[in-house]
Amino acid sequence: MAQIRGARGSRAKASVRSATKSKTREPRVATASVEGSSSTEARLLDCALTIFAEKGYSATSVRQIIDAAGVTQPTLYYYCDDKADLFKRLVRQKYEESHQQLDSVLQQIDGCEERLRTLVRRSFEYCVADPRIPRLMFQTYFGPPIEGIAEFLDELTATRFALVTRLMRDGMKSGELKRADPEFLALSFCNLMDQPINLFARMSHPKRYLTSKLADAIVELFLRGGG
Amino acid sequence: MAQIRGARGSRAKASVRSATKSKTREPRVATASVEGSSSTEARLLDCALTIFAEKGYSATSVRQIIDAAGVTQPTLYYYCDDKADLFKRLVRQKYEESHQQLDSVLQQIDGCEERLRTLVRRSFEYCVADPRIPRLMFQTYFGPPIEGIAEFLDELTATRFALVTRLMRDGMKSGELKRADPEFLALSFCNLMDQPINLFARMSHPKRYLTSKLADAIVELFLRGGG
DNA sequence: TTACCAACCTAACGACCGTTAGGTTTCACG
DNA sequence: CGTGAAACCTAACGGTCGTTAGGTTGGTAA
Repeated sequence: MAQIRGARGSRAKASVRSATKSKTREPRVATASVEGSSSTEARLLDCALTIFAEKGYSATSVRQIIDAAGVTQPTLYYYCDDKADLFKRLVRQKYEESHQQLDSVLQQIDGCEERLRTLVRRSFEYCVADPRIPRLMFQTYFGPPIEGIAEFLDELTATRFALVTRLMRDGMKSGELKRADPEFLALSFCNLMDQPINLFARMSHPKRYLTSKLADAIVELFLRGGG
Repeated sequence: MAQIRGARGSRAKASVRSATKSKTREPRVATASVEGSSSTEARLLDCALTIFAEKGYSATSVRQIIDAAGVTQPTLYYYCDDKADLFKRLVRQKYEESHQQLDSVLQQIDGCEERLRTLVRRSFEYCVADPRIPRLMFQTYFGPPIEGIAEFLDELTATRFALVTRLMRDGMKSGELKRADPEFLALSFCNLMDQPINLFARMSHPKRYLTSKLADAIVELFLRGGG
């Protein structure tokens, strides 16, 4: 099992497999969309995302994925080590994409309230843009533990929790927030933000639910309370 | 399929099966604990709860349950229609137990803030008393949808959401809460209350996490905000 | 004594699962 | 042209799953 490495660690079928690195296979042409015309690997990842999000990781069989992608099972195993690796690749990519952007945007903003507002609004936008991602992530994170997956998700979500905790600490330092346990505040805020997303993702994603109005209402409730 | 009925709807193996009612099998003696000495049915239910809570509904096989209970597979199918029926029986019983008590206690209390405080405190107490129950319920509710189970849980949790919504409406009527969408407030409050429970249930349930101090902090944050 | 039924059992059934051994095709490169 | 590797394929492997057909037992009622 080696170390926790940032690298993908797939491929290299017939070779030694003891090497932890193993270079990443990149598509020969830079394809944009994920239609039937795109690369096999991209199609596999996208179909996997769709079906994983719909039925959950465990209830999705690799056969369903390869059927949707129009390939056979060994093809899937050519591109990833196993089902878990497929999932991790998928989620890590999507997560880091949004997380890094969110992080850099927040650093350019002053004031706790405005930061929180931006955090919620941006998160909502990401989720509306592709509801499969939050649906898969929340379902898997809050669902029954899956060996090799649960720890991976814990690690991912910890980085976001750390970000929010930092926001809370800063808010307390600047006097915008009352003195309190920053982790309690961060957890509470994440709950207020995440569960509407979760609700949205597991319904038939009505277009007008995750609005910026709702985002602001959440921040308002968090800061000023409902009483 | 038939209608949505309150009754259990198990048993009646070789008989017609079209009858929706079917009387409930009660143990011949009233056994208290769930040791090896109690009735087979109670032992099955308790073992099912333990393993379902630990690994989730789908990842739990009936073989694991009957092994833990010390019986064979046909015995399990003698007491319930199938795996889903076993789960529903389990959850319905535990849920209604706590929900009814909670409901009646809340009706004897005046004042929104005191009611909310009691709601959270009591919920915490239930969860500390047997963490398997919230763990199983949240895991299954927030996890990937399971045919025949998801709708069942939606129905159950809707009753509690209605209760909380009523509290919010009353609070707004009495002026203790600002005018706002009562469902938004109810959802937000449930999030603030449930996720710490969820966190507690999926960790190794540290004795001193779901304290009445945390309960009060949640109500305080909900009413007065963190800003 | 006999008949019956609740309460269990042994032993399988068929379906599906993740994974892989061992090909074949295509094509860039020498 | 020949070689080799990338990108796929057919066809299975062994295992686990939920469920059940068809017993056996032991006590109770007629």
